[in-house]
Amino acid sequence: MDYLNKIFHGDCVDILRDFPDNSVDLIFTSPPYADQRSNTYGGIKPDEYVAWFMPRAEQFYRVLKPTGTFILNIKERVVNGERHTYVIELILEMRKSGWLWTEEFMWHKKNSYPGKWPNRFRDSWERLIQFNKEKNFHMYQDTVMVPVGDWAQSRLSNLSETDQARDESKVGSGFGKNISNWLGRDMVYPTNVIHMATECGNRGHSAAFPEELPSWFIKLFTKELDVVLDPFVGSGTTPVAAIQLNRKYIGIDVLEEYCIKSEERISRCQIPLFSIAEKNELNEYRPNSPARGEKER
Amino acid sequence: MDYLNKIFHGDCVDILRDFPDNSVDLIFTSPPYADQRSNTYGGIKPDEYVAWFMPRAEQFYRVLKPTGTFILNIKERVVNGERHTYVIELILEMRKSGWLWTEEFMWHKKNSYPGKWPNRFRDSWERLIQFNKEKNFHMYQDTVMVPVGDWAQSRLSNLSETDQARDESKVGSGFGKNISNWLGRDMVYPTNVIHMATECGNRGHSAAFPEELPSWFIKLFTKELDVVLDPFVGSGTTPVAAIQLNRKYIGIDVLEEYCIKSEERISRCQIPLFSIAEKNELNEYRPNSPARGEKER
DNA sequence: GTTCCGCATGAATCGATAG
DNA sequence: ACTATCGATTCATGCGGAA
Repeated sequence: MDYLNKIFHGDCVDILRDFPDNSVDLIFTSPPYADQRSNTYGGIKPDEYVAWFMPRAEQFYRVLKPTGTFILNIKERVVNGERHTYVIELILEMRKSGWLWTEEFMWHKKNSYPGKWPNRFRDSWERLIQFNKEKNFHMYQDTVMVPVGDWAQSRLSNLSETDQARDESKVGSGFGKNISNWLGRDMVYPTNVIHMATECGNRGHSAAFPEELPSWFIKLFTKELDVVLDPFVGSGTTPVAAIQLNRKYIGIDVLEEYCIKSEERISRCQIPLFSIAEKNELNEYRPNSPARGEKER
Repeated sequence: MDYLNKIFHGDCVDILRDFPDNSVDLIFTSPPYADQRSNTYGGIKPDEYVAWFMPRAEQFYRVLKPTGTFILNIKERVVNGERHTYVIELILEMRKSGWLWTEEFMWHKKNSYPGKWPNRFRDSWERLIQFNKEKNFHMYQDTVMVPVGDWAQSRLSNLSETDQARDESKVGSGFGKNISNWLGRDMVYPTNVIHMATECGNRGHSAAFPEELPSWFIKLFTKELDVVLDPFVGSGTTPVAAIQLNRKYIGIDVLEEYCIKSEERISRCQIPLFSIAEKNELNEYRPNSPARGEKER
């Protein structure tokens, strides 16, 4: 398996042909939006977007395990005063080719950039579309539980400012562990709305998402040592999140400059990897079988 | 214009045929979602939903002014483990018949229905799809500005329910007094994400959406004395919101029981209408032009 | 006259059971 | 095999009664 934990330079439709069938547990990616980053990626025209995407989706389908999940982060751009339809056309087209459209998560970008137009407000959300090959995909819901929303309201009516801060951050923070230790409150399952701020410090990539975003889905749909693929890896956020969570990664990008940038970022986070490995050894002493969770069939 | 400020009993596709062209400024509605069971509204099957909706959309198009807006509140149901595609198919079909798909707002329902399933989380958002006939529709952005900061924003949204002057007890002693403090502060434009809780305290009435939801869009897309149409009026939330904001309303529902319920609710809020009229007279003494800023309150 | 707590109530979804 | 019905699951919200 020497294709694991590497960044590949090239078009994912070509690179993936050398990969085996049913070998990836999660595909998480944010492809170049239509015409949005034309200076870097060569700009796919909105009307040609579906035709451009589908051959790649076919490879995604092939390499994904039957129990795996494909999360597509995308948003239609405004063309000529209208929202373009390439995203919803893509959903229909992927269903025709066998994908199941299981769910559509909504990412509420809390700090979207300010701006004013005469006929629309700031765009403050993006789609995270969940596709699957089969209905019985793996889902580890307990890994993303959040504190119950009630505690601030029922407990501290005086600290209104801080309870608002808690409310905003409760779903957004990537590691429920920290919050759970924070007060040891009861935990509840999240919803399909994800509140996260966009990445402020742009890492030299034109469409970076916060690390918490892939982290959330990696925890939800994979277990340790599973394989996470990002076929449009960009600045390497998905591999970094995978490493932090002790998953294996595959990154692909058509721009060599991004491949280099990703590898640099990945090399800088190898140290946390060791500590996670040590924790793994400890985990082997735990009575619970780690592969089981207590949910998904 | 004796068709104004009335509730009509019947199928909107029939009722609207008697209405003149280009006579409505805003259509705000939440149609019966596709339902597999056929008990209440006759249960439109998901596969037949687009075909059922389009003749009605054709009438909507005819009666809407060229500068008007159509806001459609809808959400696809889960069918056989997948999100059904009737909503996105409807968007494509409406564009084919001339509608512009200008924008898609997100309604984040803070109190979504509870439940736990092995393969999905609670559904916590709905679509508010904006359609227009022409690009130069009316939009009064200044009427929905919000104070800077999430804290003030959430507080103010809670307050606006009670500023309809029905229930003074909730906020009367607390933040309500301080609301005037915020009116002089910095205001910013909102985004296309709307955070609101659903109505859950109403016994007997199954108000699908809170009054504040139509209020927000009525303020955004109409001015005083404009005409607001809800062709699936249900319990009458949209007309009530229109009355509170001094707009004219038209309500239609196929179920007589809902028509009666709407008229009862409307008659109960006629008294606040007088007080609004009085406030309007007072407003004329204010230095600000009353037609512009945020006077309805 | 406030504050606080109990409780009913949602545009839900899945899986099993029954016809 | 396919459709219809039912029970179990689960949590933010707002009202009403009590302290």
